[in-house]
Amino acid sequence: METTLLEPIQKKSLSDAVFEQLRGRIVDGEMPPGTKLPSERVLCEMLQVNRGALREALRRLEQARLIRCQHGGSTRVLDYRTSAGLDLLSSLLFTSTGELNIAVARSVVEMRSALAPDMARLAALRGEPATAERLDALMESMRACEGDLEKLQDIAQEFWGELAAASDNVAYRLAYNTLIESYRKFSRLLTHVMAEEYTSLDHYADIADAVHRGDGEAAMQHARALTHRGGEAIKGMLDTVRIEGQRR
Amino acid sequence: METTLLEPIQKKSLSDAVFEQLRGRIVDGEMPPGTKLPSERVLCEMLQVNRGALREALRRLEQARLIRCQHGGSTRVLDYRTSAGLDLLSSLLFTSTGELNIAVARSVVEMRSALAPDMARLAALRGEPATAERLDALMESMRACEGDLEKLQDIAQEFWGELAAASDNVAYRLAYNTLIESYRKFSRLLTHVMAEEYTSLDHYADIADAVHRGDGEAAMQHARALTHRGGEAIKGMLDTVRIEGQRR
DNA sequence: CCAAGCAAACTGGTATTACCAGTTGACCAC
DNA sequence: GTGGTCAACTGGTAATACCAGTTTGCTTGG
Repeated sequence: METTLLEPIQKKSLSDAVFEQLRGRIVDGEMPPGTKLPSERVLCEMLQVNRGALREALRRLEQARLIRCQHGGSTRVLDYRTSAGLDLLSSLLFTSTGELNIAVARSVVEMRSALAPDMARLAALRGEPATAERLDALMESMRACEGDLEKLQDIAQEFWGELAAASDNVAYRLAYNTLIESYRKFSRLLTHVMAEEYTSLDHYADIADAVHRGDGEAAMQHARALTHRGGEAIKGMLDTVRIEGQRR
Repeated sequence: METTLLEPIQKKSLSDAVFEQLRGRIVDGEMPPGTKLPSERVLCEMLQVNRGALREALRRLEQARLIRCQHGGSTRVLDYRTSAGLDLLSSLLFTSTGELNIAVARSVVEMRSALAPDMARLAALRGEPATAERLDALMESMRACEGDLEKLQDIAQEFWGELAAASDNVAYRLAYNTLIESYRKFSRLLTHVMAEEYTSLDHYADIADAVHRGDGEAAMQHARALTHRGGEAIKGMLDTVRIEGQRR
């Protein structure tokens, strides 16, 4: 058993802190869409930071389409549900109290289930021989894990990353990056829930084989079967939480 | 026929201009991953802007994960293919010369084809009665278009937006926002190419009907049939471009 | 010789101040 | 009502100084 490695401490700049605080207030609904933010000078006073740091944060909020600034006018909060992009996803995963938002986690898994089959299909159709080789190498690593679930998880993620890269579809690659960022935040919490998926080595092998043969349909079918498992597991968990919630 | 409406002139701030220029250099490959950016003081000099404006742009680039800044150290360019999120997609659609990048457009359409069926499925399973009502209203509007392709396009987008909202899946909603932002940029250029999709009113009606009945599988099947058409059209166009490219 | 240590000379981060440039709304002619 | 003007907001730009890490390379003690 490995010892817990020391983790580098995360140092956040002032603008990071301001950005995160404001983003939190917005997505938590404390500042509903249409709310006018106080003027920059006033915000500086309230947050006890200089205007430069505040403005850097505001620019980032604007880019994330959480707010809209208007020269001379006022800064307003937007409705992130209809304006923000997928990159916001990972910041919705945990509530302000630090608890995992299962509904968001379910969203991530569902989206993965929708994308993965087509990623596998395109990888089979467009992938180069080197792709299949790398998938084989990953398969070998997975077989060598011998039940080490966390290690399996990591390699499985690499496996999907390889498929995303081979799909020759920028949208899939970028979406993969965003999804994985979210996925990593909670996958460790659900390692045992999703275990059935990670240990289905045959399915991974089937996908790799289909990529070898350039058989898009087969790759898609096997990917669908694989992600379906994780999806069902999350679904079951959500139902459990829902029932517990009703009991209160 | 409507007259061309006056469009509000777009005014970009300094930091916008700096952000766009640097982003362009990075995604165009002029500054490959690992490149060290000049120091902030030097960049100010080169771009002829004050440091505050420059830093606002750098913060945005950092949030988009195109660069990484390190206090005391240097600022480096990252590989956007493996680090950026889906929000970058729309900025990849057009080359620096202003031409549409067909491969990126194809990616957008492919991803839509992968997501739409599941969005429709979940909307049917989780949507409320009001959802179906709104879809019906949109159907009526579409029937009233009488061959006005651009109008049909707009309503079709609303139709999908309604499904995304009803799917009760934040990831889908956010991804929809991002995809639509890209889609809008080129859909007008391809109105005639995708015409077959927009004019398939029966398929839209089938989806709306399936949502009424709460029949997820049917909604998925019809959505698949619908987006398949647009996908094939783009695919055909890409092949055309490819052949033309070979002729040179 | 070499490695530990130290001190400039970088780098990005924070702070302050002033002023420029749009927006808003009240008020006032016409 | 229409248009104009002005004062008081708002955000945008600018210049400057200094704080805080990192890198570099020379110095120094072994």
